[in-house]
Amino acid sequence: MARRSDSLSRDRIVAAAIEVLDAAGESGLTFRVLSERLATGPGAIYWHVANKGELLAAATDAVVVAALTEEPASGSPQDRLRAVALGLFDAVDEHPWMAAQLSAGAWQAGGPRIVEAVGRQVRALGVPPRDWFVTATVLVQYILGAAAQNAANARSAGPDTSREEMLDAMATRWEALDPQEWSFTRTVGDQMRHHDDRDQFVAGIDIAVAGIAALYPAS
Amino acid sequence: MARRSDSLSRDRIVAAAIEVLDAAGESGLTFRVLSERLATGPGAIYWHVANKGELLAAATDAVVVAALTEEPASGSPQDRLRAVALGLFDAVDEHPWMAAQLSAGAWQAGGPRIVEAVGRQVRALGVPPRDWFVTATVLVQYILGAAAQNAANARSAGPDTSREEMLDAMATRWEALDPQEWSFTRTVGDQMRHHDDRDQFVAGIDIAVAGIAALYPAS
DNA sequence: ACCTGAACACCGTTCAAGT
DNA sequence: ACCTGAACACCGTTCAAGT
Repeated sequence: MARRSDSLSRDRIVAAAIEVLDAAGESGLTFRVLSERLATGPGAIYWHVANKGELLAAATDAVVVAALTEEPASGSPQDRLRAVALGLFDAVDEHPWMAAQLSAGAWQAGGPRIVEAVGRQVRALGVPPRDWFVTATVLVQYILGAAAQNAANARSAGPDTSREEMLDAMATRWEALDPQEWSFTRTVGDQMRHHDDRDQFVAGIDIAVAGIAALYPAS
Repeated sequence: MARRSDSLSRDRIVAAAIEVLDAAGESGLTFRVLSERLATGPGAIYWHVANKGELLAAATDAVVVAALTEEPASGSPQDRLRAVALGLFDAVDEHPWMAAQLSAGAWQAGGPRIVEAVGRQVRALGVPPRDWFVTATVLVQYILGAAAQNAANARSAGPDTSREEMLDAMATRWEALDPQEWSFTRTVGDQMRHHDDRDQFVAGIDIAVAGIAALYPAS
């Protein structure tokens, strides 16, 4: 018996949730809004999904799967690590509501998938097996943490002020700080004003790769 | 005119909020609960604090300030960087509700303070001035991201199951994954089972420090 | 098995009114 | 200037009742 194509299913609910989240953010995802879009009552959703947390986790997982399957299998381990990392970075940038889910850690939501994709490059990089877990986890924590923070920054600008205006305002504030108490922050205001988020993110990957190469020579 | 010591003030509100957050988590912090503890009405709080978001940011900032002032000023830059990082890590571990705030990024809540504390060590490490901002920001993103994910993990165990039980259950699940699709994750299950969170966190700092040393020799 | 939709027990926030 | 507390417009979630 083929199911009516417009009947409810977990997948349809998750897909609709992603659309609502992209359009209105996490606070905009409501069981009432969602059930209206799906032409049902709020209670119907609970037959397929346990609660809002599970729905958010499922939505995150779906986006992570999509981001990781785009990954190309060519190039050096370094290049592929960068590609995996940037794929996740861009996914979080496009779906900022994922940030809160992903900072819930590597063993939730899309966690294991990310560990697998990153870990394969760690292995290819020549890290000795006994340090696979730590190394992969450190990279995953950096990737997810940086992506989450970046998405939050982008969102905090709001639709009214541009990224440039926000950065400029903040840089100006940093530059006006007391030179004694803020001797470092004060001097990097201008670098913040002109930085590129993606370049900054990749710089972190490159530091990690350099560190891994230094800690595990030979190869 | 000295104010009555039991009158409301922003500081008293923030202090009470931290107590409630520590005891009941973010979802336990309610304007009703908070006003009851402060012996007022919910509306009174709004005279001192704009909204719940501002209250959470203020609470986070207060904890960050406390965590950073404990920092000792002795030792090598590497040691001091580790000390700053661990101070923040432990603070987030004790106050897990901070995680969500901190993954909102380095330029919110306690952000600049953290940039300052970390940046000073970056400077002392001999990183050339033109790369101060990127390097410090990468470290801050790792520190906050890793701390947030760790706190979320610790919390996800719940009061019923112990950390060990949770790790063991998850490791067993990883080890049972399909060897083709999960060739990496599968093999690190046992390392996950026996890892130490703090050591794992410090390993990330050490990778970054090694990377910085490799990228900027001389000194 | 799956869906309906009213109802419950909450929330954050506002605001007229008080002192 | 600061506080009160009722009221508003929501939420997530449940559950008897339907098909």
